[in-house]
Amino acid sequence: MHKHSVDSLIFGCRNGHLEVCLIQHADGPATGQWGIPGDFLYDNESLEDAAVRTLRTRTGIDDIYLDQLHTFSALDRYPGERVITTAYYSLVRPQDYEAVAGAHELDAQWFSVKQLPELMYDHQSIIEFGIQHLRHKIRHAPIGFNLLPDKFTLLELQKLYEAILDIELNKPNFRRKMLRMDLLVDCQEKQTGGAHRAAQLYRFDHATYQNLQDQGFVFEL
Amino acid sequence: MHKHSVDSLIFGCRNGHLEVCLIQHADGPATGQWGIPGDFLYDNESLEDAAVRTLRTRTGIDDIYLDQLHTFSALDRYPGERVITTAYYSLVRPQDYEAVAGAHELDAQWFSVKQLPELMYDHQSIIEFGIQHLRHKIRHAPIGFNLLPDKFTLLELQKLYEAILDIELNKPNFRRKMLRMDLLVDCQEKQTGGAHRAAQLYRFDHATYQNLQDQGFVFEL
DNA sequence: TATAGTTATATTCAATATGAATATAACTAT
DNA sequence: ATAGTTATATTCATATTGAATATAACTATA
Repeated sequence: MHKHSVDSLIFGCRNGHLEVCLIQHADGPATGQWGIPGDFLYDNESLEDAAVRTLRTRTGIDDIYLDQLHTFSALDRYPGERVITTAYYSLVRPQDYEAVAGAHELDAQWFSVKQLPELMYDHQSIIEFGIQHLRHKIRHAPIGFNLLPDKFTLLELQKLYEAILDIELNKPNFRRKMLRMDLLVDCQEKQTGGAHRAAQLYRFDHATYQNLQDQGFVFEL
Repeated sequence: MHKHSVDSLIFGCRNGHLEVCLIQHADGPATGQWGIPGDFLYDNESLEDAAVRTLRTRTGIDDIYLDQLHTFSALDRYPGERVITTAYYSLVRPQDYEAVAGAHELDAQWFSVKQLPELMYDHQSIIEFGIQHLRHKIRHAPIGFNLLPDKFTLLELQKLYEAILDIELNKPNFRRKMLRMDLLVDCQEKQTGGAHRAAQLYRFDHATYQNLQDQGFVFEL
């Protein structure tokens, strides 16, 4: 027999770096070790519900949409017993979701994916899997906007894509392409506090995107 | 506690129609009903291994590459007990893989996805999930070539895409796009037995694709 | 053997998109 | 008022795309 767990990869983006929220365990076989927030599945809940519940109890992060990533089932991925895990992922603004350790954690923190601590079990490879999937997904669905405030500049959007895709984009061409999609609404406001020319603020038009999607439009970047 | 099973969606393409291989159960709670080939996970195998094993025993289909699709965990998707299932999928040529019922099936057959029999459990929605995923995947990875013989015509390739995407493509433009990718090798042979002009035969160059992929090329259609 | 019909295949045209480069606008600091 | 920097727009050459047109090559028939 085996047990089933869920693990939730919560990605964020800050200062041009892709980050992931991790917890340091206070008990169990991985006491003291860092890992992806998650826990065992209850008998009376779906994997989706379990992902939501365990994320809240482990990190305090709540009320976000989790997408299923992959189910990992190596026989020896957990010491002493068989545990299969289904990983989920989401993108959030780290500024909106302070990582707070739950009752069974020593700590909860955001880490740059380029500076991860040593991780328990197969969590390193789960994170790598998630990063590859995210890089693909962000070019085919407008999930990147979840990482931005309601009003953002095109430079913020570009840096987001550069952080996740780990590439450098050409600013004028990126702007032209994004604006040409007609998914962004001009807020008629300018960014403030900048040292140079104030940038225009935009917001993502979910309704327009939904309408276009219903008509066969496919987001591609 | 719960049990875990695997279900394998084997898609094929014939006569311009997307097909899926199904089995008719001979025992268990679904006796007489059609469903996706699969079975319960053993304690000493991974989900991947289980998918391969159960596909072979249920349908005789062997030696194919299975990609993980999604894990379904609704509480009541199985009568009387909790069963979580991880679905896999693959694309094969139906002509190469005669569906043969195993020892625990009444029958095994290829069905057009547009003419499915009544299916057990949540297999209808699993298939629909798989179709949507396939439609996305086939445009971003050259998996469609698995459905073609080693040597094929561009019209065969086009009809494949039309069958899966359920759209109509423009032949001259499709040809130009496919040839421009430089992933097809001219076999220097013509199709035979046709009633009109014989079409050129091509084959997919896996090595070239691998090399291009290593250099950052992304297949997109 | 010549021809008609059909399909495979190529090419053309106008419109659109892309990558790189250049240009202009507008902000702050001095 | 001006310099410096960044945001933003525009230009240019090239590539791609969608639709349409054209040509090639095959079989069947007379």
